[in-house]
Formats: sequence, structure tokens, C-alpha cells
Amino acid sequence: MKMSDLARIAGVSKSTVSRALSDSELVTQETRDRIKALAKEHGYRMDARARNFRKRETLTIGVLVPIPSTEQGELPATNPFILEMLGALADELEKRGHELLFAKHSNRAPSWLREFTETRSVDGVIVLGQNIYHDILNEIALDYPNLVVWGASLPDQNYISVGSDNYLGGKLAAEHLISSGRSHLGFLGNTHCPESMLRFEGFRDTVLEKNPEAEVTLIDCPENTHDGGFKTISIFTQQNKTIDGLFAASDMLANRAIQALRGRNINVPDTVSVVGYDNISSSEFMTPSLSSISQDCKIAGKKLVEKLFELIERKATKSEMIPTYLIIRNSSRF
Amino acid sequence: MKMSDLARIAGVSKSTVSRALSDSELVTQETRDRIKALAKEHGYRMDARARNFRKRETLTIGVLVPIPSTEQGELPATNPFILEMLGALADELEKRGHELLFAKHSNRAPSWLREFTETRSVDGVIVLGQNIYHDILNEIALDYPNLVVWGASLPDQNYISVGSDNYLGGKLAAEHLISSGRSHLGFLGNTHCPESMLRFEGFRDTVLEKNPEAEVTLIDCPENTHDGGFKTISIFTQQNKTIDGLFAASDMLANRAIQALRGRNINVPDTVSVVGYDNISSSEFMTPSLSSISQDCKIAGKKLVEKLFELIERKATKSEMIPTYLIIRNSSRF
DNA sequence: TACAACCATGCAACCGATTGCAACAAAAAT
DNA sequence: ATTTTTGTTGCAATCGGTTGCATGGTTGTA
Repeated sequence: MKMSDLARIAGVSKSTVSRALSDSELVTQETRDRIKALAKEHGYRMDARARNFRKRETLTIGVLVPIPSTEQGELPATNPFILEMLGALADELEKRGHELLFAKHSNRAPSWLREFTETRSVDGVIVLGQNIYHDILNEIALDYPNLVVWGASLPDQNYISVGSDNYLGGKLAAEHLISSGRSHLGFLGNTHCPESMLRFEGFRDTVLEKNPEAEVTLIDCPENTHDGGFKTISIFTQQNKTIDGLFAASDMLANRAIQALRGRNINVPDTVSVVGYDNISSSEFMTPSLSSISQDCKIAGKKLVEKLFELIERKATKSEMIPTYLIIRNSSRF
Repeated sequence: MKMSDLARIAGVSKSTVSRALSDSELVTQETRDRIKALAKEHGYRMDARARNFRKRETLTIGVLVPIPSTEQGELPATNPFILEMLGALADELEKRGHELLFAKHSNRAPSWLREFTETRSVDGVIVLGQNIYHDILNEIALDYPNLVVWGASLPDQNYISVGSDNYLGGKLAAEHLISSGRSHLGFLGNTHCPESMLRFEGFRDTVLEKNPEAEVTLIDCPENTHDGGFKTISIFTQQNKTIDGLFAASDMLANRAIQALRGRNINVPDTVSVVGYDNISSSEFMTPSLSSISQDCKIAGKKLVEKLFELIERKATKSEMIPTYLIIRNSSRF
């Protein structure tokens, strides 16, 4: 059943059917209603492929998610924050009548992004986490306008980004730990990731500003996997390095770090206070409940989609940071 | 830059370009190489929309995920298992050159699935979790063949499903708890969800078979949210009902249940042994580490995609259960 | 040399919708 | 009564590839 069939049934041309179904003012309200009724009655559904082709759009937004491949036999870092964000994005896109094409970083090609942008199979792209791809994104943004990125706002960036205020997040964590009387502090995160580094800088700067005698150790965690945080902290404590406060670049890492500390009989929060980042919904239910820097993914999703559509409609936009605040729970209660 | 442009540059017709780019035997190897080189040189990318339209396919599979909407202001149940599965599906689909269209249950319409199937915007659909939609799925399967479902295998179903052996999972949990000397047992899960119910049945049947004097209480948890498990168990214990073993329909629920028990100073595993379901990758790192029924989502993803393509290619297939086994960790160690 | 067989390529129709423009009818203005 | 205006509808081109069939050139065989 195609549009011309429906047109024959209705006794009009397919132009009229097309216009009626898209609520064009050019067609009488009466005719519109009649044709819509016939469409429903005969179960007509427009072929999305044909429509997309002719209108030169897809009503689809690509969302690129940094889940490592499961191929290497290693556990993927299924950061729940990503899934929460994905849900929020799906809600926002649905409001605008767009679909969500899910893609993950793959080992297929270094040019994953080009796949989408150049084959015109999506109308725009949202990248969740600039990760280590800042340079690639910057280059692509030069000739592909419809791109927004969840992540840090960097000085030299050509693309629009939305993210929490990573530096402020670090600052808040620092103020909290320092005012809890902690002075031997550690930061756990991936130093190759700009978001992490900004969090670290805000943390370090504030710690040293509030208490010049405090120490800040940067604990690099190159693998962003489940094991990563656990192993890194295990090794760290094995080396008899001691800390009394830890700020982790994600709640997932914080959680693993706490497990590792517990494994060495180090009490949290008494011996080491821990603060995470993301405020994933399970943080509240961890043992101990996890203090965290909150970045609301409903707001984030809304902003990301809003800005992407501004770009698609060729309106002016700029990068933005969403509210960032500390939530204190038991892992840093004193 | 379109195909006819490239054809002009190469001095051939667009038919030849089309055939060359799709590695058709009808074109000399030499010409093929030459055209491919020119395509790369001039940065030609085929318009996916035009191709999809003409070939009457989309190279896209819709994956329908049961994440509740975030609109009601309530925290969504971001079951990490879903994200792990999504990653696995993306890997498998990528191998077959297909994209993954992500969709979540929405409040938009009760007819979410028809959207996909009837507009021909995907080549097939994978539904993650039949949930409470068994009847709808059964009806849709009658006229839409390319549908596979992750979930329970039910006697009257028209659609192909892949899932763990839910009854066996329940049985394994029961055997384990009974042999640990537990006899006042609870099952925590949503009674409207067929998967949960099969787990419960396997659990109950086995408990009563092994120890006719044991008790099994079905604790219904209608909301599959973060709070759901917590509240349900809190209320349950408040009513002075006592159990010494708990089997939860998901690791997420088990985790929340443990928090609730802990909130009432009930020790896990000493006073109550707990077993979950899914073996999500964080179970290993919970406090205490969580015993769980494992269903490998890499295998699951592979099977789901395999069967979906068999359907698409009109080959015979049937539903299948994947290996299901118990992993014992500290939450039920005695 | 003539004819068949084969191979590589081009022509043109086609997929199913959208849309600029023209055509026509009815209503309004002259 | 004629012209202008207004409002609906249809015609036909178009989007960018794919593919059945025809064509023309080359090689092999009689």
C-alpha cells in the first residue's frame, strides 16, 4: 500500500494525499480529515525511506557512546551514567520527532564519525564524552556543523559542547575534603581525558589554596574499566602511600576504589574520605552511600538536543555548562 | 558530490560506478580498483538515504529498550544489564554492517512497535525484555516476521525469543540457599513480568521439593525502579516478617534489598543470604559481593542477532535458552 | 573469414514520496 | 457581464542510487 494507492482510493492525486497527511494549509480541512481517516482505515503508513530520501533528511540523530568493545574478553566499563543520559536523550529527541541511532566507539575504523556525517544517514551527531578524541572532533567540526559533544569546554574548540563545570566540581570536592580536615589527598582519573584533567586542576588548585601544606597526588587510571579503578587503588595502597581523602573522576571509579580500600581494611569514610563524580542514581545506595558531584542528565540531555537543533536550523549557539554541585553522603561524612 | 559526478570524473556511467563500489563481478578488477581509488581521492560517500530507498532496506535494526520515561520526575531504573546488552548488540550488528536504532518504551503511544515495523524504517526489531507486553508482541508477530525478543520462553508465543533458563535459574538459587541451611525464603520481583514469574516458579518448586517444611514468600515489587526494591524490602521487614534467604529477580533489586536490610541492621549473609539475577559486571564489586544467576550478554547478543538475521533471510529458526548458572559470592557465603 | 560466445559497459526505468508551477473553479470586485 | 482575486487540486520533475536488458567490442572456434 503506497501513497498512490491511497490516492486512487480517495479519488485524488498523490500530491493531495501528501499534502493532506502533512497537514498542509493548501488542502481543505475537510479533505485533510477525509484522507487521514482513509489512511487509518486502510492502515496506510508512509514509507520512511522514500520520505527521507526526497526530503533529504532522516529524522535521526546519531549518538556516539564510548563503550569499549567487548571483543578483547575484558569487561566493558558500563558506566551507568551513560545509560541514564541515553534515556534522557531519547526522551528529548522523541519530543522533536527524531529517532536515536546508537553507535559505540568501535575498532572498525578510526573514522567512526565520518561514517555518519558523510553518508548523510543522520541529521546530526551527539558525542557522549570527548574522551581522547578532542583533536578529531575539532577537525570534523570544521566541515560538519551539526555536532554537539558532552564533555569539557576547552579553550581551542571548534565544536559546541555541553558539560558540567569540571573545574568547579573539582573545587567543590576540594573544599569539602579540606574542611573535613583532610590533607593527604588523592585524585583518581584518566589523565588523557580532558574532563578528568579539569576536575583534577580545580581540585589541586583549591586544595593548595585552602591549605598550602596539603599534598595532592594524581593517581592515573588509564583503563576506564571496572577493574581499572580497583587495580589502580590496590597497587597504590600496596606501595604504602597513604591518603586520607580521595576524589575520583567518576562514581564508578569511586565505587571500585572503595572496594579496593576495604580489601586492605582501610575504612571509608573514617580513614579515607571519598568523593565521586556524576551522581549516578545508584550512588545513593552504595555502601557507604557515595558523596558525589552532581550533573543532572535530564538537564544535560535537554541542553544537548536543544543546541543540536539550533545548529541544524543554522541558528547561533554557544557551549554551555550545566549546574554542578556537591552532594554529601556517608563516604565523606565526618 | 554524487555518483554521477564520480562517474563523469572516471569517464564511465554511473551504473559502472555503482557496480564497482559494490564489488560486482560484472566490472573488471582493474576498473573497480580505479573507481574506488577515485572515490577515496575525491572523498565520495554514497548517500545512504538514496541507497536505502532503492534497495528497500535500511541496514538498521531497531532495539527497543524498557527504560521508563524520566518525565514523571522519578529516577529511572537504569539497569546496567541493559547497557551491557546494548553494547553486545551493537558489536554484533556492526559485524553485519547494520546500525542500531535505539528506542525506549514511551508514553507516546501504545503502538510503539508499529512505528518501526510499518514505516519500514528498520529491517528488524529486537525487544529487550518482554515485560508486560507479551500479548502485544504476540499479536504483532502475526504479521511482522522480523522480530526477536529477549526474555522468557512462553508456551503460547508466536515470536522467537532468546533468554536464560529462568526456571533453572530459580532452581539453582533454591538449591544453593536450601543447601546453605536456609528455610524461610523470600522472592523479590515483579509478578507481572513473565521472566520474574518463571524464576519464582523454579525457585518455589525446588525449595518445596528439597525441603517440604520450608516457607517461600512472594514479595511483589511492582515498580522496577531504584526505589522499588528498597521500599518493598523496608516495608516487608517492618512488618516483622522474617526471612533467612532472599532471591531477587535482578541484581539491581538484590543490591537495593541488601541496602534496606542493612538499614534495619540485618546482616547479609549471616542473617539473610541473598542471591540476585543477571550477574551484572558490578555484582563482583558490591558490598558484600553479590551471588547471582549468570546470563552472559555477549552470548545473548550474538544469539539475538543471529536469529533475527535468520528471520530476515526467511530461514527457519526457533527460540533458544542460553547457559544459565549460579555464581556464588559473599552475599550467600556461609 | 564468418559466426558464436563471452565479457564489460551503458541506457533507461524504477523505488515512493515531495513540491514548484500551472490549471481550473468559485467567489469577489469592477 | 467581465475581469480579478482567491483558493484547491493535479501534472510532472525530482531526489540519488540500483538493476534488467541491450549493445558493442573482444576472443575463440569452425
